[in-house]
Amino acid sequence: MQENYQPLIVEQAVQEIWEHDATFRVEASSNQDKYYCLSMFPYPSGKLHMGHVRNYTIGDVISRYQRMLGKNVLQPMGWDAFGLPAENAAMKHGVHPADWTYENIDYMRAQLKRLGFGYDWDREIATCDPSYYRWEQWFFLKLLEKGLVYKKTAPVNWCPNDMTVLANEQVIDGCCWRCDTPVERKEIAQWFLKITAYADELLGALDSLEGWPEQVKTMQANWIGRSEGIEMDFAVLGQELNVRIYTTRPDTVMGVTYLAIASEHPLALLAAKSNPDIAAFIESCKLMETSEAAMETMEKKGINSGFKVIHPISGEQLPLWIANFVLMGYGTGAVMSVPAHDQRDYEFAQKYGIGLKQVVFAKEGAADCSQQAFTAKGLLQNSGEFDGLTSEAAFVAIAEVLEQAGKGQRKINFRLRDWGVSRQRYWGAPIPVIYCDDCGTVPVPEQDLPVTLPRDVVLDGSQSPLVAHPTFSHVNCPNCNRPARRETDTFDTFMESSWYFARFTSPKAESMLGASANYWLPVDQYIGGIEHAILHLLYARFYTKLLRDEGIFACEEPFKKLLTQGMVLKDGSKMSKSKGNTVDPQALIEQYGADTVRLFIMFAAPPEQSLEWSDSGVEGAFRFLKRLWKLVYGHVESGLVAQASEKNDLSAEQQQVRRQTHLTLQKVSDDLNRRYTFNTAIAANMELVNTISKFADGSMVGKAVRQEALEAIVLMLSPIVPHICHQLWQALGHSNLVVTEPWPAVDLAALVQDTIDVVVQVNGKLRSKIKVSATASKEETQALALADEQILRFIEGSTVKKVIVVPQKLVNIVL
RNA sequence: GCCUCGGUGGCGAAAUUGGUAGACGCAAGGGACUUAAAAUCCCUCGGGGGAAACCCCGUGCCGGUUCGACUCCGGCCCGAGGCACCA
Repeated sequence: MQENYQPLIVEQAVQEIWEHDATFRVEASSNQDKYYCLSMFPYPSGKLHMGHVRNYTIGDVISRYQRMLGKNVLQPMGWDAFGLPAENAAMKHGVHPADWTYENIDYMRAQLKRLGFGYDWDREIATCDPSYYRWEQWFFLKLLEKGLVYKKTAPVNWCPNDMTVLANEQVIDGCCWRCDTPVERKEIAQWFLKITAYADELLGALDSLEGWPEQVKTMQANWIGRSEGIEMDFAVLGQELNVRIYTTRPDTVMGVTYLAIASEHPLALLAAKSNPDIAAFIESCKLMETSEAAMETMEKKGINSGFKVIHPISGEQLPLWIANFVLMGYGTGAVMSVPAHDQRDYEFAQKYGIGLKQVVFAKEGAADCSQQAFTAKGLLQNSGEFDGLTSEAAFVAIAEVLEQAGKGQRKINFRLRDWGVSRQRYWGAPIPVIYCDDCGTVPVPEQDLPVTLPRDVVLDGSQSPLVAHPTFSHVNCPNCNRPARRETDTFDTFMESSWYFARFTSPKAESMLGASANYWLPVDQYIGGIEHAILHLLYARFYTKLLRDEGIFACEEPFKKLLTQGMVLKDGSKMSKSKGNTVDPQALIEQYGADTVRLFIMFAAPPEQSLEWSDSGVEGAFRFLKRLWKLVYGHVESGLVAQASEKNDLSAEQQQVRRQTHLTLQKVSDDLNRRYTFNTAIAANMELVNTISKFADGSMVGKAVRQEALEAIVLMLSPIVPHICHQLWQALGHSNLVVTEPWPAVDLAALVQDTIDVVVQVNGKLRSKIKVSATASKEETQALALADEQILRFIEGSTVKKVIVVPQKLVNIVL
């Protein structure tokens, strides 16, 4: 054994053994419990950042720990390889997106190997590979056949100067990021997946996800947003038209003072024909971002359309306004407005001098509407036949009146919208349909799949490269063989990440999934950033239901347990290139080795919390590994001994050390198994290392006790710092690889104590500590506490009103 | 604007079911070793008072429940993540 810890030499040697032995290659095996541990695969953006290192270290620690528990562990890795940055790099540096992507993959793969993650590299997939996305295209056509896919118009951000569609990220303060031209909203035809058909199931099944954080389930539930309300029609005066609206507050319907419609609503367009002011207003509404955040925070504007609508119950005539905050694509493109009971309506009405009518009043106390809307439920007044009803009773009564009159009906709505999967971009999976003037939309025949991306494209930031390509879109109709046009849009990259977890079970199958999918799935532990809490995780759940219903596998939910890891911060904010506060993992690995980086990142914070980067903290992690190395070195140099076989006749100190060894084992097992608090698991090992450093007993029994402790430490730390532990395990006299060792067992006999420290409080404040026998009764403990010298000083001259005794733990004396 | 989460020493954090606030580590200060430096080792380390024993205060802010609150409840302030075309 070397006297000094030389991480680079150690790590290279160990990684060569893993590579040579194919230590992490796995196959389905019916006689062993499986454990599928998956970390979210990276977008190959160039090189690994600290967020990746954190994510993959957590996954690797869990995988290695489960392996020690005897599981058949699958831990795969791959590449979410389609995306916008590849096209940006192509425009900026003149490299082809494919070349850029594959070069990044090669570099990042080498980094992952250098960090010592135990992946089965035989299962590696890149989503930009036609052998991957052909099954996505195939599955899309199955959904088309089933009617779960359809086409409709939807808004995109349009730069009129570059003649191109912009992602939300490419819109800065309402302008194009490249040319600063104000962005317009443009409606174009796009493909949608009917996720709303599964809204009920996606919501209900959240309850079955016991291994998911409550926070994520709540976010998903709110995102799906089930609501009960009423859909109703307002007739338009003088027109053969109705305006349909949906409301969750039908109890306020008698307080409606106007209706608001989207600027693209047919009635708005009709009004614009005869009124140039309205036409100008509609035109101005196009200068708007599509994001909900932008919409909710922008200034609310409107214009009176001039049309009147008729209230379905009162018959009253109400004005119809056109408003910029109502969107055609969401719901019916029209809303009823109740300024007295909705804050946004209140503010809009104030601004444009529209009146309000209060119809709901508080059951007790004031319900004033003069300063702001009264949004709570209550009792109805000014509501004719509904006066005196509670909001809840009025809901039912008003629904019945509307249903009987044929003017409305109860309806359950979801906030969730169908998933738009069309992108007007190059670097994505082509959507496999063909448009024929005679036959309409025709699916690409199965034998023609995959529709591959052509390589020879021009990326200059103006229009879609696939549209500009000389031959890609020109095909003959598979039906009638006449000239037709191929779809030039590609899929949203969330399509690829929605099923990759399943493809890892059979990455080379000549079908979408192979037979082993049902052995490995569901994923037992999924780990990734909290930023994916809604979209990616919801789409993956949706895809799982689709695959199940298509009979492709028998799996209800993709991820049994979910761990949402926090972000890596530097100086209190997220590490990012734009902020210039990134730390390159590569430099640290070269300086300290992979184990130090892994140790620091697991020690600095619990996995779900954000992690503050600290260079000196890394130094501290390195110091600890050096100390541990030296401790084992010193022990080994003094001559190897076997673990203590004789556990009786230990000195008090020897007993103490053994007790701490097994207490640590007990705590660390719980931390890794149940709590996932790797930071406290490491801290407990540090404490044990500190104890052993001070334990100077050179007797044979003393050395045996030390051997036991050191072996426990090496085994406990081996999932976290596997390279150094491999080496130390050999040094401690073992010929087996540490990676094949089982997790050590706790010796409960070592934990037994004769006396226990009990805390004594007076009025809830700590005043003394007493030692009591481990078998002491409540009464004996109380008597000892009341007789304690320290305590007597505090209770002298007062009456003890009450004594609370928590056996083996605490006594509280109340004066 | 809406949904969700978080706030504890100089810093990262710990306190697991309501029961000793600050384990473990970093930084800082002091000391040992050394010609010197680095490395290593030892000591101190929330604030205030006290010679000391020890006492008082202290977990974003205000209030409540309890024998006892970082932990539970109500209200507020600040920060972070998401908001459907970044991934």
